[in-house]
Amino acid sequence: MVTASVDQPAAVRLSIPEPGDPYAAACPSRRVLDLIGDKWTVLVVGILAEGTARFSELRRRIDGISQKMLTQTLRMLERDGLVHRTVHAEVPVRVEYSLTEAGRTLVVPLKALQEWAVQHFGDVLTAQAEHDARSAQDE
Amino acid sequence: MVTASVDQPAAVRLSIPEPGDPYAAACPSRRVLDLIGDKWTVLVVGILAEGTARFSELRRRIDGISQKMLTQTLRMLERDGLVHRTVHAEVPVRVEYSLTEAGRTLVVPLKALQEWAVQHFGDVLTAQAEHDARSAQDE
DNA sequence: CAGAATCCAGTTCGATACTG
DNA sequence: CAGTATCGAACTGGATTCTG
Repeated sequence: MVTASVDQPAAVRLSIPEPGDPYAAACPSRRVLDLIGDKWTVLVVGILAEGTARFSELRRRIDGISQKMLTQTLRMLERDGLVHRTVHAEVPVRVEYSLTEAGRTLVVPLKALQEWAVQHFGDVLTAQAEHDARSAQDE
Repeated sequence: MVTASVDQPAAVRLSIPEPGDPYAAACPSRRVLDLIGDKWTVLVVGILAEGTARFSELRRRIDGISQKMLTQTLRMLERDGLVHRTVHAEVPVRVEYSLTEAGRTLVVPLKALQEWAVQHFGDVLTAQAEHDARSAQDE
């Protein structure tokens, strides 16, 4: 539902069909970009891809994330139906997070992206260095 | 260069090996996340995947992008060696952008992600609606 | 046309303090 | 332990104005 009426010419553009055109500002599919746009999301899903994890474990393993951001990220993922939250009524409380079925489907494309990153960030770094060197020289 | 050693132990967190661990705050591979983290980047690369485009064309086709952001995004992509910029000395000036070899390799994983988005953003939207309904009820 | 520069409102985010 | 709440500092990004 929602979306609709994006009857663009078949002309590919990353081969996206008609359903949700992210090039239209209004389209809700833009939200998906916000989703992966959050770097923490990617990292959290990455860890949960291994299996269930507790809040503190996530916090510990994701270097640099603040508790606020972790909470926020998890809440968002939960809202999006990608992560499941289980509270164990013990003392002290134990909360476990895991990917939902939908969440697991996200792992695949994220994996592809991460593989790209691993294979190419060296080149990117090199390009940056060269570019910066050139820029500095021009001054 | 760099990279190499992608012979990781099958399982492991989205399967990332040792080379660049994005879970370490210092690792430059985090920059790659910033890269895709920028939603404009994804959209720009998406269009350039079709072929060369002028500045104004990009601006026109990406609904909602400001000139500032488009410029900024293109400069970043250029710096990263993913986009090539060609200035045609005419009057008025004509500037064309296209993906570099490296840039084209990025299209593949981005495509995967976009496919996921198209297939699942409906579910995500539904999950959100249900979640929000529940939350509102609890009050 | 393609962009650089400036101003500034709005958002993000970390640090801190407190709770069930 | 796993959060919530709050408050500034920092950054983001749009609108506007000006240039080669």
